[in-house]
Amino acid sequence: MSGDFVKKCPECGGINLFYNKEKGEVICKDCGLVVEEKMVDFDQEWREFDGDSGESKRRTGAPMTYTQYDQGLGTEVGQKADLYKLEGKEKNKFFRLRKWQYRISTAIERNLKLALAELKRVSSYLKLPKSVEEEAARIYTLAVQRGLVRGRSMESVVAGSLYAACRRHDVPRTLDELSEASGIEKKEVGRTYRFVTRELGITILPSNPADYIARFASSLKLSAETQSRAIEILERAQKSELTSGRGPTGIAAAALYVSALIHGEKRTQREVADVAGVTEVTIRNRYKELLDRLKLEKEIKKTKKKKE
DNA sequence: AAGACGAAAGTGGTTGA
DNA sequence: TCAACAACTTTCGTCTT
Repeated sequence: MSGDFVKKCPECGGINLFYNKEKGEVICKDCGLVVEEKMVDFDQEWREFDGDSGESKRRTGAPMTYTQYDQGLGTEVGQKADLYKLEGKEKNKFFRLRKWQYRISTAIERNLKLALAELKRVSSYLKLPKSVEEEAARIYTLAVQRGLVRGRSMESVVAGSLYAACRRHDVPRTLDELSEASGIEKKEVGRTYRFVTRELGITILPSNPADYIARFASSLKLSAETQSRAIEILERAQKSELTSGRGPTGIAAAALYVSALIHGEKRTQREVADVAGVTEVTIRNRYKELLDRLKLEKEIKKTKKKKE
């Protein structure tokens, strides 16, 4: 492995980094820069393809957070020295707390076992790469340890973690797909996704519409030329600032729709809308914007004439 | 008859006071 | 915490092919 356990501050290059567990931040003591949560996530990406021993590595892989969990409880229950000072009721209280600690930790173990099984199921249903599954498992583990599952169903947090992992690895799956695979309502998946990423301080880059093109194109059985034309259209659209603030799937769908028209491989708005998980209306809106700004009318007319 | 178009009203989330 | 707001959806009537 790449053995870079010594993290450097990207600002000043110093190695005096301080990890604030509560906040999940990394702070550089030299220049005061908050290097933020990315540092924690980096080692996940190095550990991508370690195939067989996934389970065991997962356990040993996150010492910092496991210790955090122990610390939290440890201070609540008290040190051994305190035990001698206690009597009667107090002693009982102490043992009751100990019992609780035991129960909680086994509860977490059990929860994790179940959840990771569910996560594996959904992940294989969606044919996600191993690296994404690993990341999702880590995210979920963190979520459990921070008690973020309370008040939410285990399944929805699993779905949210998977969605987040997909986004971070540029392997976008739509909320609809996650929803279908996990049996959790789309709203709920989105909600827990946002909640979990915010609480864990995971930064998510807005997903790139181009990442969706390949998948959409193949389920619509469109040619490779159509596909690359769609990507080209997307690039131009981005330069014309047609993409900011809009849903990436809608833009990808519209670009694909136009591209199909140009190449004489027409698909109905309905068909495109279905695979992209948006409505025809959205495609129409994006489509119109594309035509207005990028003057693609000519190209469409060209192929129309060719047919005659 | 199917597809494309667009208006109008509703939903869920973000933002800024 | 609440209201304004933007993006997107649903629904539905009309036009086009």
